[in-house]
Amino acid sequence: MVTKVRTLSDLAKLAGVSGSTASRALNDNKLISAKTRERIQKLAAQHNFKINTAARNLRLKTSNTIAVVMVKSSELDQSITDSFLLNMVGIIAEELSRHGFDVLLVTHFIGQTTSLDEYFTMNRADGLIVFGQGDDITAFNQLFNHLNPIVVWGEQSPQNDYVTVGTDNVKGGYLACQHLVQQGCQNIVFSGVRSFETGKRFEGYQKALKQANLKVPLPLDIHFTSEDAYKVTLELLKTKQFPYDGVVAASDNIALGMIRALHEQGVSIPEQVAIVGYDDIEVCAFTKPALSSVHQDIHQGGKHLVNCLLDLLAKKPVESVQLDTQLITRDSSVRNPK
Amino acid sequence: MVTKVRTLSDLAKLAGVSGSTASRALNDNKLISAKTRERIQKLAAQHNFKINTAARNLRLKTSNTIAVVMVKSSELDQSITDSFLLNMVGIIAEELSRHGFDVLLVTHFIGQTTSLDEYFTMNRADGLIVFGQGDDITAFNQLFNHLNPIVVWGEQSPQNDYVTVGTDNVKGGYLACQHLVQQGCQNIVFSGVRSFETGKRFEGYQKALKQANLKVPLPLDIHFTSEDAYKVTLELLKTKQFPYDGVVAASDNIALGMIRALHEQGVSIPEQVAIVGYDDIEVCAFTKPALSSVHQDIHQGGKHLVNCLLDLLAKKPVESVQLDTQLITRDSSVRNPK
DNA sequence: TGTAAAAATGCAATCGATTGCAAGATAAAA
DNA sequence: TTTTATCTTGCAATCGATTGCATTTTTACA
Repeated sequence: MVTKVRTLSDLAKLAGVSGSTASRALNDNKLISAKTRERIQKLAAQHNFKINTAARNLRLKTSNTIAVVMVKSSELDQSITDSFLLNMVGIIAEELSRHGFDVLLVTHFIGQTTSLDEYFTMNRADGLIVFGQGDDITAFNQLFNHLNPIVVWGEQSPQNDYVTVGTDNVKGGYLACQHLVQQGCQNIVFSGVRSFETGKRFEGYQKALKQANLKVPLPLDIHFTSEDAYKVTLELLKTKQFPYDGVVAASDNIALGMIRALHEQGVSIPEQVAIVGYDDIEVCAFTKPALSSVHQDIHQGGKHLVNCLLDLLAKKPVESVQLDTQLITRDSSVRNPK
Repeated sequence: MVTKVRTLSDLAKLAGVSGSTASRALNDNKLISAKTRERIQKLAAQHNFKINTAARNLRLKTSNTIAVVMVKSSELDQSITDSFLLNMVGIIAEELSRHGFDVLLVTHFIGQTTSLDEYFTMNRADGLIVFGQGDDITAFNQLFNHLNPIVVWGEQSPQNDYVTVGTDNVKGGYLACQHLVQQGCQNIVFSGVRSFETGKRFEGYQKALKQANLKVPLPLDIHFTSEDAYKVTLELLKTKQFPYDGVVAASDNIALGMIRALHEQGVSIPEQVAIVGYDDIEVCAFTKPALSSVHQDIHQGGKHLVNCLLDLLAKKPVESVQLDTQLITRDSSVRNPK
């Protein structure tokens, strides 16, 4: 009702003190008498005063901001539309807000001129949470090693200095493939490009095949969209080059695209081809047939990403986290339900 | 290799000019001779100099940031995990980045103490893109009228001063319901809470029923998650209170949850109950049965949201946009495929 | 009451970039 | 060569908050 209190000196004037005192009072500095502190804080609340972030950040060389970065290795990389990642981003954003941080959403192309460390040098972010170790591991590694507070969603590796949070991809790939073997599949293909992370899934898949003395067919190069999976699969089917009776897909979206193509060509699932996806996105339970998938818990993942970053910011020692993973079997892969 | 050039005066010193000149040169100010301008710009590029955003924003009282706000009317409101919205957010974020804006991701609870206009008064954002007109229209309206550059995804209304981008929800609801009538449904229920936006869908649905001289049963109060839809539906089925042979769901997630419950209880779709969803999220084509849905184009929506906001920022006159909407029929609602 | 120690507050510089105004350099005209 | 007009450039204040140091006020003790 009275005058607008925009700046700290407005508030100070109103309280009849200097700017320094007002500043310290709001920051609960013990230099200021408890009485004054309380008085000023109350006044600030009454007048709905909010500190100016830009000024504060400039002075303190901080940002109070966490950048959530989606690294895209190419324009083709559809990570930003991947519902698994987006869901996790949503969870993280909410969690960070709760801790009082601003969340900056960034899409970054590998090879782009602006470098990510600019976020630190220019005090644009106090920390980074990164998605998409991407297809080009070396470029990525180079980007992050030795940098400030960074947590990466993905696969950990001794070559990396940065902290990672992720699931056990080798185990995931192994479980998926082993399950298909148990269902009697003889010719199981891995479907999806092998990035750093999905490469680990491929490893696990290979391990299971070798254990069963089955051959490892050449994997299918499919990008992370239903669309691409659909196209590639349809092409193979039409040219009679789809000899597989089992598929371990690198993501649920890939699995869904393939299922669609297989359906269209009259291939029955899981009888002729059994298929397992990866991520266990919410819709797996609703697809036709319901999609077996390797579960990655986004809530747990999001929480760990945030916690690790907060610990890094607090200079606490932080270890990379590898979450457990588990296979959820549904109709798309189970051939003989008891 | 040489010294790090962090600040403008570093750069100026290096170039042997004053800070003012360096600043003007980088901003391509004609006051500075073309020669000097070019020289300094080159120097800046060589040394990979980046302007300090906080300082610049402070001085210019700007932010170079767009806040993307997800308004939640309650803790129950799961908008942040809704794949339709998240997808659009992803698209918008990328588009805004392309235009050089930072994107701040904000979750805002209605009733929360901090007000959204703080983003403007504190120069934390130059503009807002808002999702979730929410269940409480009045609170929302109050929040935004007469405010600065804001674009809201949703339904436009004469009572609102802000610009909206959205689809024709009345038409969408109408199309969905009309289609079910044509399929021979006699007792069609609307499923989902009626917020401002979904209320319009409900309107369209009612219109179609009246046109067909069918009664309008009480709508089902279901929140926007598969989970809630599943629970509510299951409860109804178990207590024999599910007399409907058609469902117009307020979102695809609701539709999916209901389908799951119906399946579990042995109800055949679309024969016993035909169902239409809303949003046409990507997975509709892959569900069992494939889900008929009212399509909302997220790419188009995202693009319009961004364009409108940019126009507002440029002080151009901006009209609200109502995108066309269309029904995509799939197996969940089509009873007699020719 | 006087003095030393402790507590509370204010002054002024700082973070880094921008800009109105004044001053210096150059070119044009006389 | 001198004067005037036109370009270029620099000085210094500003945006709003924070903080080391100096100063004033209060309290404690003799």
